Parts: sequence; structure tokens; C-alpha cells
Amino acid sequence: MAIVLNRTSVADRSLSAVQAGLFSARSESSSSHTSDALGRIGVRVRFAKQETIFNDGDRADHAYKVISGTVRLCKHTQDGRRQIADFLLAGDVFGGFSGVDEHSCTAEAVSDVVLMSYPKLQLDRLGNSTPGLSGYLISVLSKKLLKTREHLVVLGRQTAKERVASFLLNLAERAEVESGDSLDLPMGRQDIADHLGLTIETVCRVITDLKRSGIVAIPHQNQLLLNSIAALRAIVSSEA
Amino acid sequence: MAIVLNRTSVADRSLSAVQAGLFSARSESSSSHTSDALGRIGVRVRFAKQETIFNDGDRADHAYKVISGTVRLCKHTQDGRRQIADFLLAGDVFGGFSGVDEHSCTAEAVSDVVLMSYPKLQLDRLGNSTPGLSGYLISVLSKKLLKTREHLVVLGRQTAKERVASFLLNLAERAEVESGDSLDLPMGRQDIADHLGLTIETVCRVITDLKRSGIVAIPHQNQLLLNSIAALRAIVSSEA
DNA sequence: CGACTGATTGATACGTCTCAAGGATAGTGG
DNA sequence: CCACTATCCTTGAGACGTATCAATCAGTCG
Repeated sequence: MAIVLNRTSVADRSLSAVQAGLFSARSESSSSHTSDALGRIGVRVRFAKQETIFNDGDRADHAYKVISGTVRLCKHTQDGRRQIADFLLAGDVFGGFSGVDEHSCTAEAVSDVVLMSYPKLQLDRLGNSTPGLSGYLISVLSKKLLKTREHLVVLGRQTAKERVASFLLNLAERAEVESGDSLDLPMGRQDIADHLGLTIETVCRVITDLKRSGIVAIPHQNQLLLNSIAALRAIVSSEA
Repeated sequence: MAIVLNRTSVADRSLSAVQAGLFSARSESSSSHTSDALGRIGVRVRFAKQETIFNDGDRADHAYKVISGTVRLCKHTQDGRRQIADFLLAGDVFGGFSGVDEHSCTAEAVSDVVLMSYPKLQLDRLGNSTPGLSGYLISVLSKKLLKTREHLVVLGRQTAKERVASFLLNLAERAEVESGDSLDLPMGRQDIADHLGLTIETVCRVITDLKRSGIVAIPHQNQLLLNSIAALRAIVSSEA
């Protein structure tokens, strides 16, 4: 049960030039100047599958960027219900920024994960001396807010089938996968259910349905062959 | 049907000192220095009840702050379903910030509304010369993101009764209302339903239920006497 | 191989939606 | 000021979608 592949020590830094390069992966709006500055204050850390990165309520003294692997952000209720607010993939930024003292979610590694960790204090200081950085963070937060609001539509107004289709389309887009390609599902069915506000059984039934309609195929349970992204889009065509 | 109380012209500016003061209402973390700078680029605008402030997809060249009244942010689906992502009250900031070119929601006035309008270009420029401003915006966005994620729990994992209780508690907190006080509901039942992912009928039934249990009373349909906030909290006690 | 974890499928229950009607409220014009 | 009307709110009966409970199946690891 105990996980041994624990986070590397803070002393384990790689070349900052490499960090800078990794930081800017998938973030086109971040200037190289900004990346360099961030590379200098970032530390590479590793978490094993299912390991906790931080807990809801913990003091938020770091921000993170995903280098590889998948992270989930969860909210838990007292009676054990769980809502996964977001899955974070390579290039995504998360954690504590200016003006937030405590983490408002639990972050856990869905797969083995490599992150860059940025101390909030240094990040704030850097923000004042690096003009582009604040704008970059504002832009990142604005986009996350926008995506989260789109997810409100999924949870508030879509059927089970539409939710699963929306989820697969989102993943496919972020993984830059097209019709005919296969898509990795790093998270289990329960994670998908808790992201979509469904039960694991309903998620299974919908996927089975998609399989029967020939829209997807399941070579392995963590992998999914997307025969027709257009058909998925048709399912959520209700979207604006 | 047509609404005549239209927005005041851009030329209708009040004293910037007054604007600055209004801007900082309810935003403790914004320094007076920041407020002054914002006051100088802000313009006071008015929208009548049910009027559209901007549409989903419109070019986002302004950010706004609510001075008085209530605004709703909605996402619409092709087939007419609607999800209200947020209700914005006095002190709330919304609209376009750095890095977002298009509005991702429709903003409408729930009641007659007074806003401060800030041109994004000037806001960006001001951000570079006013150190506190960017941090303030990062903080505002972080908090909105946090609240929106909490709303994901409501939509994904709560029952109808819990949703309505959560909603009333949220409103009560933002309006700084306590047990025994009465709470204004500027929005109609349909708006509440579209915010909570329910139908108007279900919202009505739950409110009737709360009335029967003596937790609330309804003097007018837009007003609600909160007999016991503790009882509402008990309903959502499942929350972490 | 056996045991465990996660995924799938089935039968039934329950909560919320849908459709339909009636009641209250607010705004309008005589 | 009162009827008139439109809009919104409320309540009821029945349908539907998803949850729940239970069993089986499939893949993984020791």
C-alpha cells in the first residue's frame, strides 16, 4: 500500500536552462524571457501514481507546472462524495498564486508525475520584476476559469452520454489526437465518474454504448480508439 | 417588451475620485494606490434589468466591476438549455482580462445595474506600471476559480435540497445576512434553477419544503426570511 | 495459480424532469 | 382605483434517467 517512489529532495535540481524549456511547453503566450526567469526559481519534483501532492486546506506556498503525467484536483465532502474539478496534463499550471493562502483542492498524481515547483514568495517577487509574468498568470487563470465554467454546463445541463462525449473530446483536443488515433486514459473509471458527476456504472454503460455504436473501441481499458470524433461532436452538438 | 432605460453614454463620467472609492468597495486587498489608478481609467455605465451587457463570443475589450445590482453570467446551448455560471454582486469584477480575446459567457443585468467599465488595453498598460494591480487581478481570478470549483461540487455531487441550501448560504454570506435577517433574491426562480442545474419546479418544491420546515419564510417572492442559517448548514453538512 | 483490484453488466429503486393546471403578483390602461 | 393581462410562481401526477445494490468478468501482481 505504501508508495516508495517518493518526491525527490529539493536539492535535486536539474539545469535551469532545461527547466525553462520545459516550463514553456504548451504555453505559447509565455515569452522566453519569462520562461528563463521561472526556470531559475523552479525545482523539479516527482510524485508516484496515487500520491498526494497537497491537501485541501494546506498552506499554499507553491505553484506547480506539470511536466509529464496527469494530476487530479479533487474536492471531498464529509460523507465521502468526491468531485474532481480538473485533470491537469503536461503544460498545465496549478497550485497557489497571489492572494490565496490555502489550497482549495486536494492534488493527487493520477499517474507517475513530474512537476516544476515554484515557491509562491519568489513567484510574487518575480512577478514584480518581470512584466510578462503577471500577464501570463492572469491569462492562465482566465483560461482555467473559462474552462471550469464550461464544465459547469456539463455538470449542470448535460446527460450522461453527453458528459462522457464532452470528456473524451476535451481529452482528445488536449492530447492533440484525431479520428482514428488512440487516446490514453491515464485515469480510472471512478475518476472519470467523479469528474463528470456520475457513477462508475453509468460511465461504463455509456462507454459500452459508444463501443456498440462503433464510435470508439477499447484495446486496453486505459486506452481508447477514437473512430469518429465527429460522432462524439454530434452527441454534444447541443453545445453552443 | 423593449427596455428604454439604456446604458448611459461613454461621455457620462463622474468624478474619478468617487469612482476610485466605489471601486474598492468590498475589495480589501486592493490598495488605495491601485484604486486611484483604476478610478482614472474607469467609466460608470448603467444597464436596465434584463439588458445584455455582452454576449458569449463578443470581443472582450472591457473588464467591469459591479457597483450596484446583480449580473448573471450564462452559457447557452444550441437547444436552449442554459447554465448560469455565476451571479455577480456589488464589488465583483468580471469581463475580459489579459490573454482572453473573446468573452466566454453572456453577461446580463438581473436587476438594474451600475458598473464601472475598464478598457482592457488601458488595464493592461496600467498593470505594467502599477505593481499591485496585477497581483490584485491574480488574486481575484484565483478566488473566482476557487468558488467556481466549489460550485462544481454542487452541480456534480449534491441533491436538489443541498443545492438550494448551498445557494442560499452563499447569497447570505455575500450579503452579510444572518439568522433572522431577510435576504433579497434579485433573481427569479428560473435563474436559480439554471444556476443550480435544476428545473424551476424542483427549486419551488425545495423552497416550499424549507418553508414547511420553518427554516425560511417568504414575505415576498423576491425576499426570503432566513430563520435558521444553522439549519441550512445542516442540510449541506456533507460539505468538507 | 490464486488473490486482488478495477471494470462490466443486470435488476430494481429513487430523485428529478416533464407535462399540465391553477394561483399569485406586478405592470398597464381605462 | 380597479379590472385586465402577462408573467412568474406553485402544486400535482406520471415518466424517465441515473443511482444503488449485487454479481460476474478481466486484467495484474505476487
